Amino acid sequence: MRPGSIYAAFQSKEELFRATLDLYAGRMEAELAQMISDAPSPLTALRGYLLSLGGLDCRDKPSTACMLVKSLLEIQSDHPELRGIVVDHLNTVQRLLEDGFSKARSAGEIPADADPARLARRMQTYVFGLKIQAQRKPDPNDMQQLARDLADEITGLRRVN
Amino acid sequence: MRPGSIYAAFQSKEELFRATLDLYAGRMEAELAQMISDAPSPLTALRGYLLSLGGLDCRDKPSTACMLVKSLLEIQSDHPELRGIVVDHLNTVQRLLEDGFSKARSAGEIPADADPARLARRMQTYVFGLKIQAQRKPDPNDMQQLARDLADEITGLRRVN
DNA sequence: GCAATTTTTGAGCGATCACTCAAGTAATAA
DNA sequence: TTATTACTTGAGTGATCGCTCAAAAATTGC
Repeated sequence: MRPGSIYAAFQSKEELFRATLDLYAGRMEAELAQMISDAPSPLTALRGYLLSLGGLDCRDKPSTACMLVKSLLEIQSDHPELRGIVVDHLNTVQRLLEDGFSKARSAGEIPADADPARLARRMQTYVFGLKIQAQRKPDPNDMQQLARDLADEITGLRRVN
Repeated sequence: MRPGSIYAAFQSKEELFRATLDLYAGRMEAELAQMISDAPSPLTALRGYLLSLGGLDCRDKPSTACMLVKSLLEIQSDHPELRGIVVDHLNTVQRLLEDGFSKARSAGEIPADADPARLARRMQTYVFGLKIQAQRKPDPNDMQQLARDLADEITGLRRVN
């Protein structure tokens, strides 16, 4: 495909980027939402999401670090509309995680006084960290152990009955 | 300063980048090393490092996200020598954290069967996550709470006497 | 089949890129 | 001061950038 075709479909390179961003992020959000809604145990679903990130890189396809993270770091502050789109998507993901924790609390999996928003921020921080670590192409075993360690932090919230 | 002067001092843009990377990362490493060696309690020093990241962004200077993280994400795999430099620096930081945990273990602050390398990987993942979160320009209070939550995970390793 | 429409193409536009260099300016040494 | 050395400059290089467009090719409707 040559430039002409692309510019026939998208007004500009930036518009193409926007479309790609929405497509990519939308898929991710849908996948995460389903993962949480499908699971009988929300807490286990959240744990599973972290564990799945542990198997990310392992020498696979080049540079599929979360496009949102890459975009956030790359976009300079002098481009507020693009930045806004990225931040919106990050907020959406955070809200999905928050929903997961809320469900876990409703189900009595975590203490009644737990703060879902706060836990979601922490969990998303783990996700960011894991995605960066994956870019480093570390030993797959170390990566999985790391993901398990972080997942255990989440599971460790489980209320002892 | 115009291009000519810069190219008189550095062979290429890439060489300038290398020099900047080494300078930046070297400072960071020195600072972290001192933080750990100076502290009476290694575990408290590590905790302090995380807490300091919680006060990072807060609307300050533009885009000082860890240059190492940005570089890692930006450098394509078809540039292995530059990638190698970045990864080396990340490994150095990891080793410094590992030293901190080793000292903490020697001092009896954490259990004797704790794995410093493993803890260092986890801690560095927290650091990565926090730096990404800072780029998002979140509410300063949320950011500090998050850093405290993560720091508490580290402090939580403290052996109960 | 043919005509109307849509899509792809390759040449090429101006702007910016990394970079160079002869000439100019400043700093230092004598 | 003057001579030597060091640094800075601005014009300009070719290559690549984002992007356009008329013409060719492929697809569609009839």
